Amino acid sequence: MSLDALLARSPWAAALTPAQRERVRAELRERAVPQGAYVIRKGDRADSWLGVADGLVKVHCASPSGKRATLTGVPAGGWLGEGSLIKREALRYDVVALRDSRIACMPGATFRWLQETSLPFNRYLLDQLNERLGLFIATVEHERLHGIEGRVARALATLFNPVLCPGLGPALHLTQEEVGLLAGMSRQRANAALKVLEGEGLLAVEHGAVHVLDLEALRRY
DNA sequence: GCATTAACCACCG
DNA sequence: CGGTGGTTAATGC
Repeated sequence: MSLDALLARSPWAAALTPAQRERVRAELRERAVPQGAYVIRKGDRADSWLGVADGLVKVHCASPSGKRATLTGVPAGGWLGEGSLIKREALRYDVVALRDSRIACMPGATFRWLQETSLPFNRYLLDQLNERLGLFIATVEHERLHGIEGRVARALATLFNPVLCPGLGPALHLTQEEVGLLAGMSRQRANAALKVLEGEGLLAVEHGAVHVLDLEALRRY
């Protein structure tokens, strides 16, 4: 989608004054990131807030030994990176494009200007951070208590989260390969897990797409 | 045992 | 035809 369309479906942008929105639009920059490439890398200085205009990205961190832990996935329409911007810290994670993606970059100065001038923007940030916190708590809980199916259920519930990615319908173009990458498992195992979840009526799988039928149940799986 | 990798083939667009 | 999905066999922790 275009940058205008991305802003149009972003609730924080709708809450700005026309003048604020105009400045934000003027200062947004666009980056094309090919599949497999890094959007940003762990250790980079955070200088922009990132919106996914097209594609799908994954946030993960890697240990020195090469082990990886997927933190979350963000589909087109979502925004990320506010945590590091607010803390003025280096990034603590990598962001990788799972498929060819286009990223909208809001300069850090613009982001801070919005923080200082817009109460609704701050409220939005609080909601987004709170939602992420809830998801990560659920992740730790599920990681310990449930099996592979729980990881897939949670990865999908995160993608389809209506607060983090509003305006996303119940269906999303998503291959089983990508589900595996998001949930941190092989395609074959993701495939088997999807079939279990489908059998329980929580979702429906199609060629290259997943339909979520019961988001609440996926969250609590 | 369970998951991953690799390899195949079938199917869909 | 290329991308995606379903399956299996070999391999590794």
